[in-house]
Amino acid sequence: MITQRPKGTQDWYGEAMHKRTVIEGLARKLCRTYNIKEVITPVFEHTILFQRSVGETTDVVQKEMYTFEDKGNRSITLKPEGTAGAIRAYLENNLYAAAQPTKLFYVTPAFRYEQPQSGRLRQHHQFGVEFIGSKSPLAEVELITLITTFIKEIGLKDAKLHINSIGCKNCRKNYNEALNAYLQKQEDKLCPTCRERMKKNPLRVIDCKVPSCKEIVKDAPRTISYLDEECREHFEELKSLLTELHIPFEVDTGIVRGLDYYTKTVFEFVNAEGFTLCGGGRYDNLVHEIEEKQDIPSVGFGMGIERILYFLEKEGVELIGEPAIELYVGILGKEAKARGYQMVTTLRQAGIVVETDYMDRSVKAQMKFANKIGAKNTVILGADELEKGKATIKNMETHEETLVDFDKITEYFIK
RNA sequence: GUGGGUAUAGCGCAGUUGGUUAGCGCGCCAGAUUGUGGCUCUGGAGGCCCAGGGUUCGAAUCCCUGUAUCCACCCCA
Repeated sequence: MITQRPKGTQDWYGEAMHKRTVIEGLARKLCRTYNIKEVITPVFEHTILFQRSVGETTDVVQKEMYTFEDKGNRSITLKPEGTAGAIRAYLENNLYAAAQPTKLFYVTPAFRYEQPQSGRLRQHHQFGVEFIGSKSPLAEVELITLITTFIKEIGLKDAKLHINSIGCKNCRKNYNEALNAYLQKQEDKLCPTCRERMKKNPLRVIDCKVPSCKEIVKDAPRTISYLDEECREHFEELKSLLTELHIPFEVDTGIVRGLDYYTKTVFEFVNAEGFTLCGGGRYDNLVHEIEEKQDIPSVGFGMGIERILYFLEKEGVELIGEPAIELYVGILGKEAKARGYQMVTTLRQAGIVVETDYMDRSVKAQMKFANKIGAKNTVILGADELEKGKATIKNMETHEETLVDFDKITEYFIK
């Protein structure tokens, strides 16, 4: 038990760890070209932040949060998503005082108490971007472009962009009325939770899991039919921008998203199997929900790192491997140890990837080891070599052997 | 929350209708004329057969309970 990790968690090591650094490396590289700055916020926040932003009526807040009380009787929650913390940091540190818009990205763990299965964990990791301060659909387009580029550069294919508009507060009022009118006709067939939802947040009924509710929801009115003029225009502009930029998309009126803060645009990138690789949307009222302040229109998305890994695996995509070990320096005998290790250090300082013996193994065992770790070249340093100031470098692939002066070994590899 | 599968060596798996010393492959360690890997051969280490209870002369094997893990639905990342 003591050596067993908690359910739904994962240890990162070896190949997966390396792939993750490649993924994060690409994310950082791309963000640099978009002038998006990295931000790291705490792993936990005050519970109320998520209640206010993600929303009291969401599944995430109602049953999936890791909430506990700290020793000062504060209610603390491990972040279930990345946006709330990033926006909190934006507000707390007055980032709105700088030239706007503000573009932030993060790579963060996120925690949700759920039943684990393939591609779904209790601790997962997200690469996310928040584009804060622009009400233009170009902000959506920017994020979508970034995601498209990311997917292409990492080597994935077949992620389809699905978009929808769920309108603003204004539209929501009309929509809720229409939805409630529809639901009321069959209210007795809804589950108790949904009847409660009808009062507080009818939109949540749309993604209820109870079969009888799903049946009713199937023919329920859709948000897209209740957009006001501004929201409709916004959506139209977004669609025409995407079209002009040759970014393929599909309008999916079923996308509602599980977080309450979304307004207007919501989008998802979905692969052929219907798995969501990444999702996001506009949240023009989130700042107001967190703090009684003026609204700051913003857009964001979160992309699951484990999901990317999963898709890479499924599609058989090979990422760039770890740098090979250029040279294995075998050290033989006590007398050679310090001088041999000195050479290892010198070579490493020159930027060459070097490994050596820490086990006092025989020459044979050292060669075996060098072979196992995939060293491209080997050299053995013993009494003979130290005396002559020369050693034989062996290419492990071609078996070629070259006698090289000690002071020329670095050059041999740098050439 | 609902429903399936799995649990035996570090890893991947066998294990007949219950039968006494629990196997195979890979990996690991060592050796095959003593300072040179891969291939081959030989040897070796390594198991409370998930846990607890029950049936039986006898359980890895049958029954019950629990736990873990994987997967599906749903939702998501």
